[in-house]
Amino acid sequence: MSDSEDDRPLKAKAKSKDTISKADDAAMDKQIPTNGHVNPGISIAMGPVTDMDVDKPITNGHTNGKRKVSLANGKSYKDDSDSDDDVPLQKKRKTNTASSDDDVPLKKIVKPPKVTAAMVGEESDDDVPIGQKLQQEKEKIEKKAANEAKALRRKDKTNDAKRKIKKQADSDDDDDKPLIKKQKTALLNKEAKPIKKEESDDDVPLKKKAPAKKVKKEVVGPVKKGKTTGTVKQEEKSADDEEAEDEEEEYRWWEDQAKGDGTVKWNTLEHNGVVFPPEYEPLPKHVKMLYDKMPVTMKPDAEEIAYAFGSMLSSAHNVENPTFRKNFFADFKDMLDETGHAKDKDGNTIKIKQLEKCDFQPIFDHVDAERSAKKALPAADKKKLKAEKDEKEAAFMYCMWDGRKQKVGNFRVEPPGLFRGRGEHPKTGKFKKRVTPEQITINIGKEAMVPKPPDGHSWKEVKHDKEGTWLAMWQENINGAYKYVMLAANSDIKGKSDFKKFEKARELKKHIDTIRKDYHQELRSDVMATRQRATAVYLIDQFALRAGNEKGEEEADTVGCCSLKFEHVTLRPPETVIFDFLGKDSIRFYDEVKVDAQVFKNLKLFKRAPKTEGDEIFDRLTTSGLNKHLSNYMQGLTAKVFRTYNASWTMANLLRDMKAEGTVANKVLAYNAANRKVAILCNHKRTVAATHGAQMEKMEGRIDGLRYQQYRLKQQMLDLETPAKLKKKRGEAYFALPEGLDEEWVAKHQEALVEETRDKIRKKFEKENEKLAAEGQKEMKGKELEERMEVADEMEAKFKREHKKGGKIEAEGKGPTVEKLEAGVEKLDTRIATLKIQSEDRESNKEVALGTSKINYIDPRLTVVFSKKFDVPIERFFSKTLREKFDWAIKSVEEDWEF
DNA sequence: CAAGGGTACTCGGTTCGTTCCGG
DNA sequence: CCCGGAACGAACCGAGTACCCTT
Repeated sequence: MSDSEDDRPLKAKAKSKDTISKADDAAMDKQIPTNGHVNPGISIAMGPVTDMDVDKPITNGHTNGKRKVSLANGKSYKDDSDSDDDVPLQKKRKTNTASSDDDVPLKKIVKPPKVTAAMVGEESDDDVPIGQKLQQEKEKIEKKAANEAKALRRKDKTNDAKRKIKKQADSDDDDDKPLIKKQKTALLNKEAKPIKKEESDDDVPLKKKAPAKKVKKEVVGPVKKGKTTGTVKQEEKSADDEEAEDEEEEYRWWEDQAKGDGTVKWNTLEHNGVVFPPEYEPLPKHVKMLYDKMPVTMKPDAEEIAYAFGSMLSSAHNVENPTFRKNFFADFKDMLDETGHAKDKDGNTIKIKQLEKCDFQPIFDHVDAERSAKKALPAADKKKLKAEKDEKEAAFMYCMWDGRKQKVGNFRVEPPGLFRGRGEHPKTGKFKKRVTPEQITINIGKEAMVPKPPDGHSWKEVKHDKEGTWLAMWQENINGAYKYVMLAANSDIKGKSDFKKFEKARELKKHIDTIRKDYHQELRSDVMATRQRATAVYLIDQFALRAGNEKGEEEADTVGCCSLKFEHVTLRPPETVIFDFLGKDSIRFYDEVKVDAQVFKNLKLFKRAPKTEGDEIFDRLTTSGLNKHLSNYMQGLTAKVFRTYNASWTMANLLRDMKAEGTVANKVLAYNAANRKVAILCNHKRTVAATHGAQMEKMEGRIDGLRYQQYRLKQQMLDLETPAKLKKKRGEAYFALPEGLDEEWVAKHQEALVEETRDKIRKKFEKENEKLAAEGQKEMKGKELEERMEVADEMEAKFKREHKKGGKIEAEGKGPTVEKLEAGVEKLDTRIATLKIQSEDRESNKEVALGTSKINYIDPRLTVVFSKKFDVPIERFFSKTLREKFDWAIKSVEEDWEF
């Protein structure tokens, strides 16, 4: 086991040793900071993690490392002791082998007992690691058979059976085994039919047949065009039908356990393809880019790139970015070279050599004018335009998936433009080219009519891949990334996979204790690879780090757990770790946390010289290796499942421990606070809005205004009863000017109040006049305004009077009493309190994005349960689209459901 | 495996358009 | 009742994860 550094690939400069000796370990005990630049001072209150803390809750912080979330749960699951038959084995192995691939043979031992008939209906995981081919085959067959049998037993037998036939008729038979074949033939003999035919009546899910009357079908979209609308059929549905919760029409797939665990995603699929962006319209003759102050003309293809740049001049952030400029200009010049150079007004060739000499302002002005014109359009016109667009696109919005109408998510092909990218992306500014039909692959049912490509064009390919959920696909020219047209979030298929995701996370609950126990043990392994792996799992579990795939040179320089580098982790003895790196989307991950002493030691070890900046901390670990290890515990367990699990688990605990008190608004606020904790755990950040500071000040101002009002009411009490008596009763402080306010502030505030009142009166006056004028009546005279202004004048006078009397405030209102004033003070108290909460809420939310965790990480059933238990309408938590997306959750759980 | 390309899917913040709300 | 801006929601499209297959 040689460990020479030179047999490593070039990019890895320094690597850890294969094994860790006692001496190595001991060396790590010496508490020397491995990194000089630690910013001391902030320490975090966080329970130390010990080996005993196996089901320790998530703890995490964010920015500034100031706050920490720490959740108590400490619940343990007894039921997993018998399900973790792989663990002891692992430990055994490790003790007598020093090789780093100690997990490979394991899998064989782990797998077999998994598949039982009982599980078939429940388990939804179908990804079996490689090297399991045979096993996989067998499992597949068994599952399939069981499913088949089950499906047949279902009440909607005919329908299901039919699908099966189609499925098998279409699929290449390579995994068909006797059992299935038997069924298949039987079915085929019974009622095989050409698919097209089925559309008459019997393709409709059985349930629908019951009413029998209105199973009519209709061509979607503008019939007259007749081009691309040929095949997509849909039911005729009246608008109110949509709302009328028609039990019979709905497909409750989440109750349909027999389906959804194969890899075949559909049996029939019909759709109309994609919508292309409008062709580029060359600029009007008088709008030209200037080169060296001279207007130049170029071919539309080149002009389109200039146009893209010119129309974003207002985005200084991009336009002034050197990389952006460089990339843009390179692509621009290339296109000029390709299409013929720019010409001046006399037709002379102008060679464009310097971006600095290009003046895009005329283009920008033109675009800007067009934008404003569009904005200024009368509402009616806008509506009309929108209606036209909607009609054109109607045919593309839906598809027929296994006979059910489903919404398509992104049916529009992405328009050309300048690529932005996130963070310091090396390719920012490059021109993202127009996608042609020739680049687009269509995925569609064999029997369905293939959408017609635009005239004179053809598709790259037409596939009938039932294992894919996409309808169309192309490759983008910047990163070579694949772009897919898939169904919308509220579709059955997306719902199913969402459901599967959360069920998988819930399953992790059963294994988490074992996993935690194991990694705590393996933190001490003398095999470097194992120890690194254990440490990584620890970080992923505790701090919700992402897996951290390797990335290429041509991508933004961001990392996750496995790709953390030397400089991203700073150690501050005794056991504080400071993470500071750019994660996904170049979002900064900054956190100071206390970790298990052994983890601290390990990180120190993994950072040991000769490693230095740029070297990977987990040099013996890849995401696939890590995931492979995890999948030993549970089928389909990967690093990202921990994020889902921890997020939902955190939310579950927060909601469970919540008290059902207060108003609906209070409950919503409390829910949002929990949501926020999860968002912070997942490091979901957003940039602070430019207006945030001003908004906060405004709110503070409003609060101060209310406090001043309170002060005035209290002063009025003194006007009603003997001050000395009152003061004795309430205390001097009760009547003092609120903290933070002083004479100067009061003077200003009063001035502002008066001014405000005047403003309001004036505005109202003017508006009324306008109205009168519009109606052809006589306008009011200036005198009327003056009269109205008296209110403000009086106010001003009152303030003056008070000032003269040394601040004494006379009681106002009809029949003022101390009691009435006091009631007023109390009312203000509540208003102030709510405002304060709002303000705090806003402040703590300024850089946290709640949406992502709500949409992707928090099991929606938790929210549904909360909504039911606390009697808050679900609308307060889920928007319309979210309610559609989480339809399955809303309809499937009762109050007692637990994550 | 390893390394690397290929593919398909989820996750993610920003932008843009609409609605809501206080004055 | 209207207006302006803030809040909200949907659209957009970029960036990850994960796993496959090949050499």
